[in-house]
Amino acid sequence: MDKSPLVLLELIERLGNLMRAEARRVGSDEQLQPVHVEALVYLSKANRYSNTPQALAEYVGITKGTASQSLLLLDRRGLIERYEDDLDRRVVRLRLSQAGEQFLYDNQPQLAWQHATRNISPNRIRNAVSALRETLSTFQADNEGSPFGSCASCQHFERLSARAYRCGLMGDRLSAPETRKICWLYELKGSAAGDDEE
Amino acid sequence: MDKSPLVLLELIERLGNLMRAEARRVGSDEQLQPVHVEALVYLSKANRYSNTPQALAEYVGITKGTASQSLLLLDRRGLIERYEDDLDRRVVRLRLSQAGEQFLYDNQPQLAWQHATRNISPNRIRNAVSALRETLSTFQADNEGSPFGSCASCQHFERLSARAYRCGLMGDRLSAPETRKICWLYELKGSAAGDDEE
DNA sequence: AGAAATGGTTTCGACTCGCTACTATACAAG
DNA sequence: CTTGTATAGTAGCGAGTCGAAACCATTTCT
Repeated sequence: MDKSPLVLLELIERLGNLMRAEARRVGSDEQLQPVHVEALVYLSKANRYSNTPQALAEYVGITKGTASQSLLLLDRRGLIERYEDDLDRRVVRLRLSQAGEQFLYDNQPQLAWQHATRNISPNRIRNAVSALRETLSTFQADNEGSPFGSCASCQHFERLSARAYRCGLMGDRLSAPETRKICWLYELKGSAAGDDEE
Repeated sequence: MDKSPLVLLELIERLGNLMRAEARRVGSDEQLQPVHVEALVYLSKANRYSNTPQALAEYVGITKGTASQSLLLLDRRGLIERYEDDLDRRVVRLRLSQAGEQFLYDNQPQLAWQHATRNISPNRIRNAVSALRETLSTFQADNEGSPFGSCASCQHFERLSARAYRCGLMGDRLSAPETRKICWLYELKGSAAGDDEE
């Protein structure tokens, strides 16, 4: 019997712990909790559909109530800005403020980690990435977890021309950089559409 | 330029978040926080040198003050037992109680995850494991993080005979199963011993 | 228009977590 | 044997997390 899967999980857990500890360290100057740092990082990577409290909450795995609190704090600290959605006046949209961008730029939470992979060949990294990606998507399929992916492998993604893209679900044109951001509405290509209209 | 390292980190972070969320879910029946579950899991895997509040705190990345609190709670709930060390009466040793063992057995925090790797070939998993292991050890080397490994690759490990082992640092005989547990005193084979005696 | 759903905020209570004492034991030097 | 000094752990404080439930405001369904 092979114990590798267990070892893999242990490693991921351990690395995750250390990343969390790193986030704690990075945030301690500014009196920020790990979750706050994660939230800032998320906002820097979220596309236009996904910059809401709700999406953030799902991504980092907290309830919307807690998310609301954390966002309040980040707002007080001037690291994020909130603005109303034009179409739906219930939804609040979020973006990093100048200070928020600066904070991420100064601290580069991911730099130390990127550095830690320097001895590993690009090829091995790509292999690891694909294995982890598959693990993630299997787990999500099992648990109906919210997907959170980017356009590349999304069912709703449409390529209009050489460099014109479109989200079939929302109907918007998308810029090339935007297609690489994190999206909440992501649906893995190939999964059944199910019930649309009656 | 290759973005794979960043993607790898993102995946690890995401998986780590989900594991944490899973720990939260598992613990919610018993009113346990994720950290509590992690602590129980750690104790189930720690060897005889590593079942102390101190080691636990370092492993999960909290301070000893916080660890003390959490252990108090786990003790009140009857999930762990504390006992004195014979040699050094300052140190408190920890072990899972019957109820604690049962809790882990009932909930199997890792089962869902093990399941999530079912579609990945053992070979790819092993490759991913080795890449992550290397990332971890590079990161630890950079940051002087506490090591936490098992005997297999530890500097102090000695093989007396076919199935008799010994820890050179502590001088104890070790059983075969014990050599696979997590140890706090772990030192990667090959790193300089430095200053021992004068 | 009324009912149900949805996105966010608020409040509450138990707990985390870093920090700063503080206690008790161990160990080293005089 | 006493007097440090280091080490393992605990206790208390204050800000914040977090889930749960109640609550608004707005949208959507009928």
